[in-house]
Amino acid sequence: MTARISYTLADVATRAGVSEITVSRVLRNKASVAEKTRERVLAVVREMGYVPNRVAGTLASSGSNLVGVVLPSLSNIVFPDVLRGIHAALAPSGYQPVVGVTDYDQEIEEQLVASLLSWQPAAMILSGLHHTSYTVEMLRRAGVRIAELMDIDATPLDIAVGMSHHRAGIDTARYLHGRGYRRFGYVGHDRSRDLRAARRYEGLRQGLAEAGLSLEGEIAAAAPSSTSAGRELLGQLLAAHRDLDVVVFSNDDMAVGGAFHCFAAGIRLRDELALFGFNGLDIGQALPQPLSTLRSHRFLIGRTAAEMILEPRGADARPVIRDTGYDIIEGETA
Amino acid sequence: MTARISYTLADVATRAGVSEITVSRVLRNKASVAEKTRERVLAVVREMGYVPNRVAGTLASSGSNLVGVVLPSLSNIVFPDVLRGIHAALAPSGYQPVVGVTDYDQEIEEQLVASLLSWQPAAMILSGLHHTSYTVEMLRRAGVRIAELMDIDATPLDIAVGMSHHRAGIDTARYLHGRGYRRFGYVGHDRSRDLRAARRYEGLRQGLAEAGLSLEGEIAAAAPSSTSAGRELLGQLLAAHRDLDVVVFSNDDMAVGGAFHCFAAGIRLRDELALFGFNGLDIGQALPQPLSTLRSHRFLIGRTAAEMILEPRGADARPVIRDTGYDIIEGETA
DNA sequence: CTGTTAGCGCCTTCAG
DNA sequence: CTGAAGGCGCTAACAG
Repeated sequence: MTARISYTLADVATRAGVSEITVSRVLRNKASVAEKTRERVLAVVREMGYVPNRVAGTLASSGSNLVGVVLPSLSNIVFPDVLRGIHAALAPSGYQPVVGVTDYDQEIEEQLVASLLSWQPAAMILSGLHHTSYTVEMLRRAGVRIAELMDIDATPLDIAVGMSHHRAGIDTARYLHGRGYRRFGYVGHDRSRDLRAARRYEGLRQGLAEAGLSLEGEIAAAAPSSTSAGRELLGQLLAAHRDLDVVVFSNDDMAVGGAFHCFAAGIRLRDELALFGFNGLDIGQALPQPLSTLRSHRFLIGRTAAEMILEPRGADARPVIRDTGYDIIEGETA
Repeated sequence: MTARISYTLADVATRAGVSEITVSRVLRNKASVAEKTRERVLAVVREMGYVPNRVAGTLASSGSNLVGVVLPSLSNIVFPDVLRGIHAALAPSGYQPVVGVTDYDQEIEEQLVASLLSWQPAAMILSGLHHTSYTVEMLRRAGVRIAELMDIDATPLDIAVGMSHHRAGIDTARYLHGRGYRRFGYVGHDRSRDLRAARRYEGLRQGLAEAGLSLEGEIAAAAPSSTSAGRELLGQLLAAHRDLDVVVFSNDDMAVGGAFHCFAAGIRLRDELALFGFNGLDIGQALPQPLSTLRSHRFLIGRTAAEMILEPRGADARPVIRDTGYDIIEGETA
């Protein structure tokens, strides 16, 4: 490996017998350049393997093609799905995501936002609508488009793309009540960090209350959601509450674990115990009995957000909310 | 939202009554600055909400804190796991991953590498050991550390971190042969794109051949791996080959789908049909009967690679191979 | 301990 | 259609 030898515009210009700015124009398809000149320059560029230095370009033109992306986690497939959507929409326009992961910690988010903003990104994409006040301050100052994903239950700084988790909780209660279930249990994960799971939980309780019902048993791990946690917790919950007829899980990972518990314990899904999840993951739908759940549109959320931030902001500074909704998947477990 | 008002070092310097370079030194904990000066400067920085412009910093110092990361896919949990490992090792040192996704296409990889290199990254992380010649050319020229992940079956440009997929295939054959299985089936996914799956497949066949055996039945989808594909394909395979006693899957996603097929068809795992996967995903281990499989160390691969690229390259330009190995998980399905 | 000088590589502006 | 001059915001190198 040789030492870093990178050519500059000047090198290319010299070899092509033109000025730097002409090379620059050719590479950016700017202004008018004679066809002959353009061809000569391009030939030299290819021959030298010249790669423009975007750092310099960004400094000179004060505009980068980077988009800061701050996600809470990469541990289950949900946020990678969102990131795929973001990438799908950004790639064709030549934008690059710069990713940070907060582990659901707002202090880490604050540092990441500072760090990402220091790269003068063209836009920022975050998760959720709650941030430290300094984070909000920095984002406001940055003067770029900002998308806040997943959640639309509060007012965004600029753009919110996602669904109402509160309503999802209510609709879950209504749906299951409508199917005749009356004795509800709940299996959850760490709600203090996953605020959207908390909101669904509240919605669920509200929906049950409207029907004159309440949770007869509930259990939650302090840990993040996982299939194994769902499996164990359902076992514990059923040990304490034998008469439940349906259990709602904080998400599909947990619910699939619950289904595994039932397989192992010989509990017939739906006939003996109904299960309901959240997210609509492939794994739940591939179960012998497809999981009854609520499908969030994660890829769509990412793609829509990325499309929206690339559009210039209008003069009127009104926040925009884009509801990507959700679908109830009937499945065969509830 | 106000227009982009970003303060510069000069603004801070003026307000603090010092020169730019002093502010710069304070912010970078460089050289010696009087404690009093330092405090005053920091107070002003916080008060103004000043965020340094790293684009300018990078241009001036010709060294960024960005690390280019090129991954083939984000569709299953494998590469997000790798990315988590990368992030875990980079974050404490203040490095930021810039992510690109190739969808297993070397042409796209080439474009991404060019685009990422234009940001003068401190290092590059790619997947696999096969790239277009122009990609290799650009990487060589860049003069930064380069890690190639997942695979160690060929010589890397600089650093390879991963495992031998060929040996994994052989060991799978030996292990299952040792357990007494003789009638092998295989369920795979698109091998033309996923070269590592192809290498495991070849290893499996070689291992079987050494034992005087061969695959009695096999089936592969042209699609990427998924639980649903595994479920369907196993059904098809068994319809054509009723006498198999073990089926090896291209990975755990597929194998879990296979397990689901068995649940639904009333086939007793291991007693009637053994299943074997690859990756050691949580989902497989949470099955009522934990999946027998081979654990790859994805998080470790990412973390190790990120640690290694942060170390300066020695004078001797010898490629380094770090074998993160794999473990056989006995499980209860084979 | 602090400041001055000169760029980093490119793009904007203004002339030809 | 092409070029020259100047500066983006920061930091290395060298004074004091």
